[in-house]
Amino acid sequence: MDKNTNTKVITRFAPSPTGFMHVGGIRTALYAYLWAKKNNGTFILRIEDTDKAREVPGSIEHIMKALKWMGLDWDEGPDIGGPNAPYKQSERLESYKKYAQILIKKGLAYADPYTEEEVEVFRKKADEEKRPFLYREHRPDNPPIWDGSKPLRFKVPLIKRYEWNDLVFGNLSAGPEALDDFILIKSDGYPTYNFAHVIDDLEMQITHVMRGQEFISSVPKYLSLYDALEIERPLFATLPPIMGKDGNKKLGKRDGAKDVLDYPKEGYLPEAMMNFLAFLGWNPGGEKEIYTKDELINVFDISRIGHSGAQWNDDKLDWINKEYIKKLSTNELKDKIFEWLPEELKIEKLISVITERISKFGDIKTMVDTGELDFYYKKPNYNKDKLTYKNSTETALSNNLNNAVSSLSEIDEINFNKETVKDSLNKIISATGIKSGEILHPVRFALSGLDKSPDPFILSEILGKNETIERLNNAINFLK
RNA sequence: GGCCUUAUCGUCUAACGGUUAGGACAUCGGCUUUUCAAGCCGGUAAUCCGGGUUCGAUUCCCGGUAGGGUCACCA
Repeated sequence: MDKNTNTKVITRFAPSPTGFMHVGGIRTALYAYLWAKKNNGTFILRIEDTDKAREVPGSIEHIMKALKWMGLDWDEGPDIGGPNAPYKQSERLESYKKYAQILIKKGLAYADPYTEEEVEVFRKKADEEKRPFLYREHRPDNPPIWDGSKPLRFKVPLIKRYEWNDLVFGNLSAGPEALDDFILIKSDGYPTYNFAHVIDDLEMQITHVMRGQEFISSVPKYLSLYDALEIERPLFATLPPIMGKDGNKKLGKRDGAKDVLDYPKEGYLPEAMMNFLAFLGWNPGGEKEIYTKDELINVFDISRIGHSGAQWNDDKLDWINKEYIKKLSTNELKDKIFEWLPEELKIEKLISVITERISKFGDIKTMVDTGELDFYYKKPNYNKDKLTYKNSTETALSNNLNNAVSSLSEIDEINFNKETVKDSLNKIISATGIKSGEILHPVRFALSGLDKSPDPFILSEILGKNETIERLNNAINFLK
């Protein structure tokens, strides 16, 4: 029985605290968040900390930090509580015991009498025979009473083919091979994911379960558990995987899936990341690609989530990030850029030059490291070949620079900017009939000392009248 | 190996039986009267293969092929 869709939408993101938060995980969170917000529903953060052996200290804080960075605020969660607290599975053990007892009473759960080694032997044998391993083929006839020292297993009541509807993939089905007597409660007293999430989703009244494709083959197990417990199940929305950038393997930590919190370190904007991630496996149709958070919430639709894996694409992320940088106000831009600059380069005039050259703020570090911005406070070293435009003669070179000096000297200091410098230099070009490069190149090099730099007009404006003229004279003297 | 699932330019995708198969990123070329960057304009580039259904298939069905997932006291 599917959940009635008239009820309030409640979604959840349920990570396990076993390490950092990678980009694939946060996309799942994003979709669950968008769907909840679109429907004026509730987005819950639940921590699935039932595997004490693999738990990594600090993960919970790290996960919460990553979600907050991207602006995915939860309405209920371990830190803020809520009507169905607690939100950590390790604190919900009583619930699992309660439902375990119900199953035991119904004769649908039993203690596993085998040791782990014995089960391993069964598994190996199945492997050798190239058959899938099914515990239920070894189901004991007279299992001992469950005292908690052994795992508690679910006794699948009905071995059959299951068919169900998925909001993304449509009608799905799986044969009886997918059903098995899986473990409900481990010998350490903690429930498995397979059991715990079903109970929690029930108690937290989750309406839509959104999770990765890797869970699809386990769905029949959950279905048989819902049946055994005679409880209503939520709607399922299965998400296609995100694939690694070069291979076609599912993006995992090993294949370069990065920690979400690496992105702020590289100077990406959270809105850009959200936009990028939203479009990896989903799109609203149409040709608009830049969507704010509110716009995403407005247009997001589960039915438009794609079916096939999408490859991670750094280029596209960079492009989207640049689009968001362009949308920043002057003050925001200044603050952001200054964060990445050393004291001596925190100059407002450099902002426009920097902005058009970066796709993420971390690129500024590269600019600083390679000396691209040093021209601002360091006198350039001259080099005759580089100062010379193509085959122009030394005399012509000196003349052009002298002309530039005298023409630029006539501009009032207050009016000395890229426009007036441009006019001034253009006048020389039209008066003397030289090629524009014959004067623009030497002036640019005299000011920057760089092979690649902004144009001479903006350079002049940044340096100011006095410094501009001084550098031009230095170049002239260098040639003597 | 069993089971599940997917398949449009290099990449992300649009087209819910009829389009010159559209857009974006990347790439290439041009313009922006010097370089680089940015910007603008333009080009190259795709329906995995084979059957069927249909007047007509990217679209529906079947079979291949290829990719992905899964077969834990992990989630």
